[in-house]
Amino acid sequence: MTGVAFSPTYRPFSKKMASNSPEYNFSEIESTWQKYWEDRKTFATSSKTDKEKYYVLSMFPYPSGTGLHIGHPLGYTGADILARYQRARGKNVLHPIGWDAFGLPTEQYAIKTGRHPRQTSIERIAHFRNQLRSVGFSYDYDREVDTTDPNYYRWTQFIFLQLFKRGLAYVDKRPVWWCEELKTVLANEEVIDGKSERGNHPVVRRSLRQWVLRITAYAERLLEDLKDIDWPESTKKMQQEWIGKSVGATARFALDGFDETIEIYTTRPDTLLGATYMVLSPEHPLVPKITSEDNRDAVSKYIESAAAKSDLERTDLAKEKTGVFTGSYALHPLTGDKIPVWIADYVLISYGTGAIMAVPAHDTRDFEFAEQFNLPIVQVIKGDGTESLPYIGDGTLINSDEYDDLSWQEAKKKITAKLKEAGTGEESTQYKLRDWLFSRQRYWGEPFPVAWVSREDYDKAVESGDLADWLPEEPVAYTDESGTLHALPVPPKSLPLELPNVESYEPAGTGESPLKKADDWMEIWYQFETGEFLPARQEKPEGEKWIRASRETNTMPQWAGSCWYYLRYMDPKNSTQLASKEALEYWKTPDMYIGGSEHAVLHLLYSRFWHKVLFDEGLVPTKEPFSHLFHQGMLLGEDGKKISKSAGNGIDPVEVVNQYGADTLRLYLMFLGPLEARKPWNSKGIGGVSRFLNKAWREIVGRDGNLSPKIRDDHQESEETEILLNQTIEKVSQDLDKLSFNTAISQLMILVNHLHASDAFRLTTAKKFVQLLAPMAPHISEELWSRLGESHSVAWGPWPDVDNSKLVSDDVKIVFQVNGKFRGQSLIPKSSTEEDVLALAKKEPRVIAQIEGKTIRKVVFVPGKILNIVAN
RNA sequence: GCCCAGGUGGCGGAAUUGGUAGACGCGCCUGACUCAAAAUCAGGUUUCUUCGGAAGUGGGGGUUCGAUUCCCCCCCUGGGUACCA
Repeated sequence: MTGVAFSPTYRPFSKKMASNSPEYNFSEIESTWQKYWEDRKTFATSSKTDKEKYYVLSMFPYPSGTGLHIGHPLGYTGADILARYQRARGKNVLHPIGWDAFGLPTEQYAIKTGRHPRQTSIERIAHFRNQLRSVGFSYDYDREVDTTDPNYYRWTQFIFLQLFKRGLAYVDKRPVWWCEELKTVLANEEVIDGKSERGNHPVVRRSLRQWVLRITAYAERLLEDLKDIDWPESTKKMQQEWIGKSVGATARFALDGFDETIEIYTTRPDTLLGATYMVLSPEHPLVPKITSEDNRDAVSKYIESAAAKSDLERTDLAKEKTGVFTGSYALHPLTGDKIPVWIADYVLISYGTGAIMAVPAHDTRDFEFAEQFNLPIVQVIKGDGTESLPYIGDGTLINSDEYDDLSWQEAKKKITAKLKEAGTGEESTQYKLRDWLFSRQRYWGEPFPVAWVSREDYDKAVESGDLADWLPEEPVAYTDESGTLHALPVPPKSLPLELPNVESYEPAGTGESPLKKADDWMEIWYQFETGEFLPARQEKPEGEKWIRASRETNTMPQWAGSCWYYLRYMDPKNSTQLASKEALEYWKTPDMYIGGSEHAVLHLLYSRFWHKVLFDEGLVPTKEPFSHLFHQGMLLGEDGKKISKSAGNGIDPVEVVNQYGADTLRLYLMFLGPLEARKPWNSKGIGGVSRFLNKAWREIVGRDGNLSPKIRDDHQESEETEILLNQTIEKVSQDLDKLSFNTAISQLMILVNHLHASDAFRLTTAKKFVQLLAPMAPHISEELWSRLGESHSVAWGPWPDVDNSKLVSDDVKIVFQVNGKFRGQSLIPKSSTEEDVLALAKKEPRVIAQIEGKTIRKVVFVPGKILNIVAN
């Protein structure tokens, strides 16, 4: 303990802090201490220290127009408690906050009002910051990041260039939602039941030029490295399934009467002899070629109807299988049998090879299809004999010639080997993971740091050597009606490439972003060495390195800025690197990352991908960005339903702060239940924690505003108080370590209830209690701490130690049982033997009543816990 | 359908290397203070009960001296995912 100086009366805090009011006036106390933290930069962090680091990260918010949602302070309080706890334990804590401010709602607001979204963002951020401050989070506000700040997105663009040069970024036509009425591309969340969210207009799929990131190149590592990180199992599982690795075989079936072969992928090569027909997806390139004259009409009609359906509809119609015969036959690679080739939309072009061998006896979908169209079904795997078809389980082979009686695993190997020998197949691995569609036809996002140029100009730039470190092996090119263009990276030193001002934030009406209309930014004379540019309508500047270029109309998605923000916090003002080597080496990665499980797949997978690219580039020292992850659960409305505008069951955290105080809000959010659980808000329950804080206040502050007369230094602390205090220190410490805040608070309540019932207790006991309370209810704790005679912030600890000698009493409670049922208890010395306890038990009237007239068969004795007499 | 998490009083929840089920809080009940109310304080609160006890952690079975905890089957709720070959 540091507080040696002791005075039984209240002594003004040396830094002229709160009044000596006898009342717990939370609003005065909270604003006083928030100002104190701010003025003194209590929570500012530096990496220039020998102290052990602790980096706790909360998922940064999107500063929406509606302000703080009750879900924010839930997770943020958890993280803040951890930060304050570790700080008190002497760690050098980094606890930052920032703003994920690019995004659709701000853009839509800009369209509506004509205001620049940056302006809107800055205002909303200020509003959010004030609201967060009022809850008393111990952020280092000097480290704020804002994804829409050019000094930030400069480095987002820089990372994109890393991906670009490694061949991980390319351009392709990809389908998007298009609304003819609104003349705009819509995001998935703007499309509801096939209609636009705004105006309820019909939408269609339309292919547009898009940037795509080759995340699939990292599929295996993203899967493999999940083993090394401490995340909720369910989240790991979700990522695992999203990546969706499967190991099987590809096989090529010759086509009867054609030179081409159909390549298929199967996870069950052991069932190869059960393949009785084949199915191509309607989009498969071989379809037009192999469709016979007789079937052409039916096939083209089918393709048309399949194309008209969205993915959603296709899966909605899952119950009934549809398909048509192409009129062609394939030859079975092992038997040479002729088997019919069909097309059906239950086979997806985007997975595997877009074609399958159908084994109706052992695949549910193939079975349904075969039944529908009367195709042969041949069982080749035999289970225990009771199975019915389709049979998906394991077993031994039948109807498979030389492979009969083999186990399926054995057959898998042998048949794959046979295919390989014949040159008609081989072992193969597939992933469900697709490349990441990384562009939006929007204004409010990071511009792509590229210039689209002609082949000649591209070659010129290559030859100059100016961009030698930044070019992909294969140029990124795109061809349309107007010709072929090549993507030239802008020189990194010229970043940021800032968004131009535009007159209107309305989309261009062509499916392209509003940037399309910023002519002087879009169509330019471009200096490829320096990155300078001038409007193309001006005269071409002098110099070899000036070329004609167009900018990219697409911008990056909101994910881009949130993929790496945890790195920027380490060194947020660095103007020459995304973060200094020293900062990256010192802070490494967050020790704890807290956020909602809605990000279990996308954000966390994208971040891992970028981090690995940066690791490969030698820019970060670790393979994984988030070694420890925790999801706070969803807070439900008072009615037990999801909080929503339409249900009108929202809770305004600011209102709660005004009514009860920030400490009460924090404490109550944590006391509701386990942080990870989903649980309903209860406006009556908040009175309980409010009462607790008032009770704690009254135990320390007397009615006259001085220290409570119960706090006496000449008091001999009772053994009971000593034990309970030490148990509380131990319990609270352990609970904070495992983020079990609800039980930590209940333990503090038990201690306060005990102090309340005691006649007197020592000053050190009061101080230790305040220290334990401080991470959860920091404002009242600072106030009490100062009133207890301390002259520096309680935030700096030290955290109280457990005195193990005072953790347990010499007497322990032992429970008597008869046949496993409770029949009384007694306080006995720890050293008592089984004989002593049994003798004692036999004197217990309730025990006597139960064993009377029975024979004792056995006695089970667990020292310090129970004595169980088995009798009948 | 499949995968994951969960199911304990009127409510939120506590207790799992198997050892008194219901900590702590809400709500409710009784009492004190008050003209009264609020606040505060003292006490009670799983159900049934013949007041001895008995039953009880979604349901059924099992292992055990003893099961909320371990095993098997089933039901329900929430989340994820969806024709991935």
